[in-house]
Amino acid sequence: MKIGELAAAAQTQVETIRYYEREGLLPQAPRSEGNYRIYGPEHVERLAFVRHCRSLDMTLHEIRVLLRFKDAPRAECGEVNALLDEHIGHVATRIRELRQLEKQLKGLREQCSGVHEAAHCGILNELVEASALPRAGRRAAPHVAASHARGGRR
Amino acid sequence: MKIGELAAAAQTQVETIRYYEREGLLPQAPRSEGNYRIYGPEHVERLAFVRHCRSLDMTLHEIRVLLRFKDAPRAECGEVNALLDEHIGHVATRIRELRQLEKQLKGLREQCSGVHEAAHCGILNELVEASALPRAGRRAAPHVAASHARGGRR
DNA sequence: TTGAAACCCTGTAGCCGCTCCAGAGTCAAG
DNA sequence: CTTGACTCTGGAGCGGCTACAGGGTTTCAA
Repeated sequence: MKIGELAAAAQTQVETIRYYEREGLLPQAPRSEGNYRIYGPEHVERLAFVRHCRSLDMTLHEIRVLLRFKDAPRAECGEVNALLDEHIGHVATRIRELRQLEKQLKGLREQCSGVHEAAHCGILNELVEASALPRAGRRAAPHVAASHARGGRR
Repeated sequence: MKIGELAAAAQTQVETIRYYEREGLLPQAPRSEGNYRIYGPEHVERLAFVRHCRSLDMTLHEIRVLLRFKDAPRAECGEVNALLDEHIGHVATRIRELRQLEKQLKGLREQCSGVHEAAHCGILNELVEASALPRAGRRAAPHVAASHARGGRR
């Protein structure tokens, strides 16, 4: 099967497959006479595995580790458990941070109702005031990302 | 004051300030004889405002809109309210998604306890199986980002 | 048989919000 | 006068793709 069929089979974009190959998540595919990549069912499985892990929000680095164990079935899987525990920790941390953020934003939103001159907008004024303060509770650098989409559209 | 002092005053990195200037969030600073950027207290305020908005996880685009209103105090602030409502929506959406994800990950984690051969690791096996399924409930592209840190360290 | 459409290839640039570096210039203190 | 701390510009890098441009290959129908 050619790259487009693989893409369809695993609900992925063609460019993403080539990117994964470059990144070493998929093996270098053998080529046809016309230099087209040729795939078999084992590639579908592997790609689906990667995409599923991505849908669980794992990084490519984490997925590489999992693939290493998948490829070496006699290794001990302790690292797999640890990886997952850490990942769960990241997600939990991010949820807590976002909940905190949501509270702050809702408080801010209450400062202004209706539409009037920006000079008297409670939201803008509050933002100005709050930024003047020598805030104690700065957030540390999160290992779990923020509120806006990464990358382009799908 | 020079750029390093401004950076200290607003708890920011020097490079970030130059980046904001390039991006139009800070005005082009006047220069000294030796071509150093020269700032006054108004720049500290503006930079602190930007940093505070960033700490509320707003995008630079959103912040640019807010600055536009800050600079035009006679404009109507309806757009400010709308912007904030949308941002709150993004955050709320992301929290829901991450909670869902957390549940899935915890379910996955329960598949394996203790350390044994990767071939019999419940986690790996579950991942393989789940990725074979023609999953119905794929997540749509989130407008609110995932679980890992963006950018570098601070 | 031809020729157009649909696919594939490589390579490069862009997204976000910075961060870090190289290589050069400027300035203050000792 | 030197040393070292600061500043400048320009460019590359992060992650995880996406989206081209500019070519080659294959497939299908007229």
